[in-house]
Amino acid sequence: MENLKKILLVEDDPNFGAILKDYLMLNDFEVTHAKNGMEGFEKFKKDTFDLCILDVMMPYKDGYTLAREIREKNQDVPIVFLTAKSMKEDVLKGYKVGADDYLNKPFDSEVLLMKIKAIIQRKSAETKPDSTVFEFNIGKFHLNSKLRQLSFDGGEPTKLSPKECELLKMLALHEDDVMPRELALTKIWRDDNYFTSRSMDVYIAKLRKYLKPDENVEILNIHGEGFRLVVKK
Amino acid sequence: MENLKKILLVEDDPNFGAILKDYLMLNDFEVTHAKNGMEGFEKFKKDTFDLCILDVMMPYKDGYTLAREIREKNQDVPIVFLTAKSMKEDVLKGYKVGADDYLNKPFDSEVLLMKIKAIIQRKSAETKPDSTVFEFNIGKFHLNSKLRQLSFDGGEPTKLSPKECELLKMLALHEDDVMPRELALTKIWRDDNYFTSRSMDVYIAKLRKYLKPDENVEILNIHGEGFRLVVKK
DNA sequence: CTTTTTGTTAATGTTTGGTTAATGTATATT
DNA sequence: AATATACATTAACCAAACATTAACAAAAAG
Repeated sequence: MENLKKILLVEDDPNFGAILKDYLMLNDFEVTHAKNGMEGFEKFKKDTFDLCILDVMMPYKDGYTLAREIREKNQDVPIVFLTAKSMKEDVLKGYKVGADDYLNKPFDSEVLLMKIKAIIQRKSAETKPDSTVFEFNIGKFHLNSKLRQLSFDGGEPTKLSPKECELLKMLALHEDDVMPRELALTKIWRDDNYFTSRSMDVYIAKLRKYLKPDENVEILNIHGEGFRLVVKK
Repeated sequence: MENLKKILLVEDDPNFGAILKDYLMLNDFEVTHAKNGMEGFEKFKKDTFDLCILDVMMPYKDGYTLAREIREKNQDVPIVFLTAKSMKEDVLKGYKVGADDYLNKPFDSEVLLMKIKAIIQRKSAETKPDSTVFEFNIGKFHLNSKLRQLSFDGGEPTKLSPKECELLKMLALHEDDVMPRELALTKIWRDDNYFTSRSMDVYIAKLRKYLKPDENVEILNIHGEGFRLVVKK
């Protein structure tokens, strides 16, 4: 098992940081854990990472400041902020000493993992356009965007047209997140106007039809924003 | 220890000023103390601050006048006023000049610290649209402002319209503090007149309905000023 | 008690999205 | 050259989502 994706985790709470690190390592990531912003930046400069996870509220150097420094060095690394706690809790964090209250915060590790994977995949698809990712699992479906075919349960694959395929791929890259209308229009249709927009809606309808066989897979609309491909668990 | 947040404190009472300065420094802020409005403005021009704390009552140049001058130079620095009492006209006047918050003398030092941190973070969330905070815990609710959904106890999430979502987010950013009407109107509605104001009231009603399931969460009105999102503990 | 501000509900207006079918366009096929 | 095909766009119509406005009741302030 070589070539694991490297994650820089900057989290000042040692308990939560250690737990998160272990969890990520169990899921086949290589994790470097820094305990504060300063240390985080030092470690960032010494290595190359596929993703940075930064706690927002940290003493001396907060996540945002660190992020800005990282961006100066590198415009591409995906940066994820840990903001699962409400702001107030973040703020109060400085006063609290107890450790147990970090465990019951609503922080779904599965969701985090999924997001991490999606972000890394998306980034790698963006930055190397030719050696692009072209295989996706979407619920019970499997999409091969190179062969432009969508198979269900290993059954007869459906052939997809170029636009259908690109659109589904883009949705898959943003799985469980928003795929902004505008993004698809500018990237796939190369123009964003009333007609291309309507055209895209037609394609969304086609994709929904293809995806019908798995009732856990849905393309949801976020009014005025875009679409979300979600796979219910 | 680098990169501490810098605070400009303008306070004419030397005793109170010195105590406050020490307290803030003990809590990892870099504090510049000016003894009057004139000096305050000079120091402001010579450096970059993350927050300005201005006493309202000062000889020669009062806090409001100073604030206006500061705003001319810089539209973004958070400004907090220190008032002896919470007179309504004082408060209103301050918001018109672009205040971010009010602190009433005498005050609880913990509250002061919490507010300062909240304000700095709020500002940093506002000014960096890409690395924006978009998850909030509000009592038993969780708001994801990117997906525009509000979930309760992990149950079925409620979809929020863009305006509903922005408004709730703004309330959450000001949790336990006043969110001035004017702020929401200018930022979300982009216009402050009778009709937009009524429209906002309609949205407040909608949000209250959504938040009903948790009786500890309330949106309170502060007559003539704005709204407060409070979570009873 | 009068005026202003806010709470609430319903009606109206506007924009966006879902869907189906017709039309357009290029390429391959006979 | 005419026809079939695969694909993409445009049109048309309807439904849903969203926002504003109106109208009246209730609360707060002077």
